Amino acid sequence: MSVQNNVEAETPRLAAAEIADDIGLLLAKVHAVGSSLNNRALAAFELRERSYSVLRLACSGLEPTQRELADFLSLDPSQIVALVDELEKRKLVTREQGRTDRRQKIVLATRAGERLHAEAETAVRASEAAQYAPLAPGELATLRELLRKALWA
Amino acid sequence: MSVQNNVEAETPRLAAAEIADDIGLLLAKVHAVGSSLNNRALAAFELRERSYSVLRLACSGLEPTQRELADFLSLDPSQIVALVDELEKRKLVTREQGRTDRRQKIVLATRAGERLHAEAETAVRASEAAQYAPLAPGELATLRELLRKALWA
DNA sequence: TATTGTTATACTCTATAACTATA
DNA sequence: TATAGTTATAGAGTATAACAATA
Repeated sequence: MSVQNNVEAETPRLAAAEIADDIGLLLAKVHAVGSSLNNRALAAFELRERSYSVLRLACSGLEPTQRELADFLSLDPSQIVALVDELEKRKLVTREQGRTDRRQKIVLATRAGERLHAEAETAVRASEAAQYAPLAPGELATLRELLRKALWA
Repeated sequence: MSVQNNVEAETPRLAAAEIADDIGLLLAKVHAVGSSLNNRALAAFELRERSYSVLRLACSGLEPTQRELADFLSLDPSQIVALVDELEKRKLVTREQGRTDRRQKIVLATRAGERLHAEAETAVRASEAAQYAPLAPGELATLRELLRKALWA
């Protein structure tokens, strides 16, 4: 049994604790609930949050190198290798040699990858809409803005 | 090598992608960076984020049962067993039988647990202050409020 | 019958180190 | 010397299932 699948509806008794103000804990909880919902939504496409993110960037037109993927996704380069390996094996992405630096490998989506991404994106958006239903559209935009600022201010 | 220890200072090229608006990704990144910083700050006390959270609630005066800890921390009850086992072995908490229900076990901090918690809390607060330095105090309060609302609205 | 805590297991994610090929 | 990608491995976190004691 797992607790993550249960989007806590009522305020639990422990929310009274000082710890409930703890930004790290709040973040951990929101992230835990969100990850679980996203992974459930993505299971139908045999993707997980991380492989979905890589596929998403491979579809972006920005032609990311593996190093850029690692930096942007806060993952270790060695983890990117495994994720790209899997997507490549499934013919969803290809590795292309860097234009100027032959050490680099650019990760590009195939047509099949783009198709799968489009479907998965729809599912993820629905899942997120459900999770953030308590927030008004403006509040959700503010949340996004604050998170972005904390990362790249 | 890990990327999580690096609090990204400059906006990376990929932040231009549509994915940078993705609330799930932003949350994952902020949480990843924060977890890493917190775990580093807690290493001196031989605690990690999760054992710290359990200790924190054991110190709260709310006399949480293991079930309540599991629900509140979004962890599986079996994970709480392992965390409490470890803290109990280190004499930082004790298990006490529930007052009305003999199945329940209440997790309480010992004096040593309270002392360690106080020290660890100071370290965690400093670590969080560094991570959220880009946000004004009012913005940090708004962030907390929005996260709380998403969870318990 | 249902719930609390427990044990067990498989899988995913995180953290490091070392190697290779290029720069 | 330093960097991009790769391989390998150990430890922490996640997801499930099943069981005993109690409700």
